[in-house]
Amino acid sequence: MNRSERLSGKLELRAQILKALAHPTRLLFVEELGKGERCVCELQGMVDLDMSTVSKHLSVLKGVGLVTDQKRGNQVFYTLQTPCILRIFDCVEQAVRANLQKQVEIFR
Amino acid sequence: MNRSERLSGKLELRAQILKALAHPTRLLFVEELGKGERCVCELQGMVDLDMSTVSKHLSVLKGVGLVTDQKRGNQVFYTLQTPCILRIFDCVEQAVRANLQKQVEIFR
DNA sequence: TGAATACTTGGCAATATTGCCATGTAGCAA
DNA sequence: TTGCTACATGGCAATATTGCCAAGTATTCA
Repeated sequence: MNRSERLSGKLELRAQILKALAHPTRLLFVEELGKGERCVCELQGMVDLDMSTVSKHLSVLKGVGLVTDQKRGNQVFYTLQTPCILRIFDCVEQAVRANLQKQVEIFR
Repeated sequence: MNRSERLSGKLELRAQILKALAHPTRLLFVEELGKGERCVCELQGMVDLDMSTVSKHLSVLKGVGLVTDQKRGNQVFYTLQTPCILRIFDCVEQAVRANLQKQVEIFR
């Protein structure tokens, strides 16, 4: 049983989900989608990025099943599929604060 | 206010934490450290990686404050600083299952 | 001392990620 | 039809990540 075999499965899948979340722009989109479905143009309006880049970020989230898309007219609306993801941020915030506290201690 | 300014701060910090977690090996280590402190050699015994690679993965976790290290004798013990991180996995698992369900539907 | 163990760090190559531009597709409106 | 809007995709360059090897430090033990 080699490394890739041992790491395949549960941990690989978890890492994929976390990697999909691990970008500021995608975190912003997930947070916004937590308030309700949004079209790509609405999400693009929140950032200073090319439409193609926004589209690719959304395809990353869609690729791991965190969001789904639905075309209505000539717009595409994205919906958050696992809203519990938003609760992750509570602990992440705690980690962030612990991190900042550590920095303070280092430079004291 | 450009993109980097708007994205700096909260979202950048959150993304850093999630990025530190977004690797199968580091997820394995975090899960193991959830059971208690472990020395580097114990963690290395769980994977098929060079000691230097294991050390670098741990330094990534340490860099964002998720773990701390303590030297005792000639061993270094790592401790999980934010055990609530383990609860993240509940929702990630839910996302994984939703993801797999989606795959099943696609290939049906 | 000297050697062995436990770990870290620097450097490098292979690979993955990110963002832009150019281009393509689908729906709507004239 | 033609043109316009809203997105998606391919390709590419810049950058980041990953893992190995080699070399370094610190501690223990003989």
